[in-house]
Amino acid sequence: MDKLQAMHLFVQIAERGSLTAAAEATGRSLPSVVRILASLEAALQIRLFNRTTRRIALTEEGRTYLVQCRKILADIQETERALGRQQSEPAGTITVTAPVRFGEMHVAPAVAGFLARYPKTQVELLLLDRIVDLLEEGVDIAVRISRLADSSLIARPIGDIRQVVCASPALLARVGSPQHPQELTDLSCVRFTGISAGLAWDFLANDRTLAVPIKSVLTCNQVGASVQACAAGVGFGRFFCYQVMPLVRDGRLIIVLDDFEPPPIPLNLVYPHSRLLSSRVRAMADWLVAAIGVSLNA
Amino acid sequence: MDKLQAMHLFVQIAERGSLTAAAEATGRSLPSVVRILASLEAALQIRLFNRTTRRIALTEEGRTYLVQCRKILADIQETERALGRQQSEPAGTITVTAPVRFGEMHVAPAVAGFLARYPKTQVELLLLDRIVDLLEEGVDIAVRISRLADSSLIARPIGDIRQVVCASPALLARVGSPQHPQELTDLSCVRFTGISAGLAWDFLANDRTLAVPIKSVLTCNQVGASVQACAAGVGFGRFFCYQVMPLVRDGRLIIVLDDFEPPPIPLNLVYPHSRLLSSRVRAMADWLVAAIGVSLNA
DNA sequence: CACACTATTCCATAATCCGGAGTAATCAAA
DNA sequence: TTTGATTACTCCGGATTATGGAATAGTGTG
Repeated sequence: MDKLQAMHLFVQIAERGSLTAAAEATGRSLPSVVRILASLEAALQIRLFNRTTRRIALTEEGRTYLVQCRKILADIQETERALGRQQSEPAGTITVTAPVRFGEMHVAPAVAGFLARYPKTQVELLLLDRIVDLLEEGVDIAVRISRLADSSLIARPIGDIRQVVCASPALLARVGSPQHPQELTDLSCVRFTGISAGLAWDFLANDRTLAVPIKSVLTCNQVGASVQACAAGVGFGRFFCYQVMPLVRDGRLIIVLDDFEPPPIPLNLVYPHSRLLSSRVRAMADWLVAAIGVSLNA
Repeated sequence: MDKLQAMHLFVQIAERGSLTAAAEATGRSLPSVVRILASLEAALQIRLFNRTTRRIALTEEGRTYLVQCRKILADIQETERALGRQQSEPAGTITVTAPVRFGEMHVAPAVAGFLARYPKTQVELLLLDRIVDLLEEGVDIAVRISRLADSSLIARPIGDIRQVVCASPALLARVGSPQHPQELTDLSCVRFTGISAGLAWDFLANDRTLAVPIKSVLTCNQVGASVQACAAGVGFGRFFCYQVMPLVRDGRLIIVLDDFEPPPIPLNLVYPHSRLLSSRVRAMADWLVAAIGVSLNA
């Protein structure tokens, strides 16, 4: 028996004074009303109404139960209304994670705009260059730069990140601008371990993948330091394009071998589920898609 | 969907941290748990847990809903517990109705004993010589002296009431003691309209019903006045035996024609239903059966 | 890499619900 | 008193829904 349904029906019967009226009011058949009331009484082991075939009258227990039922039903309705309200306008804390540098450049500004738009929200921005466990650390949305393995998580593509090889103008003047990836084998390189741990860089030549072993003169796990070394002329470096774009615009770094670039790496928004997402997470996801899309193309 | 059941299950899942554990704890199958949780989330349009195939974590909405669920479930439990407590020891008001004279003699003393036994009860004793509508006037138990028509009400026989014809010793000395009902036709009679409205009294002669028309010298609707008139020698009277017993014991009235008495009229306890009777009504009914049984035979 | 564990989906079966039709009782009006 | 209307209740066949074992898929752990 659905007790809540029964309680609601009981209140209706009490208010309208007859089973028939309650049946009409709740849009169910009279036999159904009779059965539900009977089963409620059986469950409570209490007679709620004294009734003849023509009239009903609340018992004393029925009166006290009626009061309680009204209260409980109102509580439930209020609870669900609050949940709905919570849904209608984004509010509460949203935790977002992203790679450090990318987060600084694209996510943080987007989040700032979001906070201005939705004043009832707070954001916790976790900039980490490691994969976080969304569930364990209570993260709502992650920005991931990678081809994702199949997972129960939902990934929403929001852009592509080019991997570019670049070097300082001084270095290029000294060793010349390479025309083919193979030439890198003999040139000094800066290896940033954040992108690929391997000792080779992959390229695309004639639609085929080409892995070129590189001579690393500097290996570094910090992107900032790696880029700086590259700009200082230590060697060629490979980075995500956003990591070097400011220096490229300044002319302090020059992109080479762009005809051989491997397919760009997809940029994804990752969150636990697609259906029944809370409104604040959905709003944030939508906002990030729009804002990052714009700032990537800027 | 049974929402209460779902809420209870949701609390269990949250407390035990896994669907499997909740399934065990509530004694239901895992698929059932999955379905119920899913339908609850669908109904609320809220995701309560973020979950992978191996772990679950409450969402922010889930946490607030959990608090509310605990409260609501506790409220319901408390309500039903209170109802049960109300059941375990009789308490509250019981309304009893009975005929005036019979009530004075037998019901009131029984009720007094009941009140002493169950101190948490109050009794409203309605002594009326008319049929009351149990439902309309909110009466729990009625004592009825009559053969009852079929009805939805429950009747519990608790004794029989003799109908006796009696007269004062003085009158009997004057006109002689009748040996057969037919003799009454020519004798003066007092007619109390409370028992039978008709102009004849019925008797039993040779196992056959015999209706004897009477000559009424006094017709009265009050039993007390009628009995007094009878004792004063106005004429023969017919009453329920309890109405005249005290005077008979005093010798102020003498029963005649007792060999021709009609079958006694059943004395019944009447209440709305037999099943799911509230404990105080049941207790009162049981008490009245015992107490009136004793005082009738005293 | 294999195993164990967890959530989820599938599906045939079982249980339940449903409402129309019929019954019984009561009240009001003729 | 009788008739008719109204109301609560019960029965029953058909339709819907719930159920749990088995299979599936994803995820940590040793």
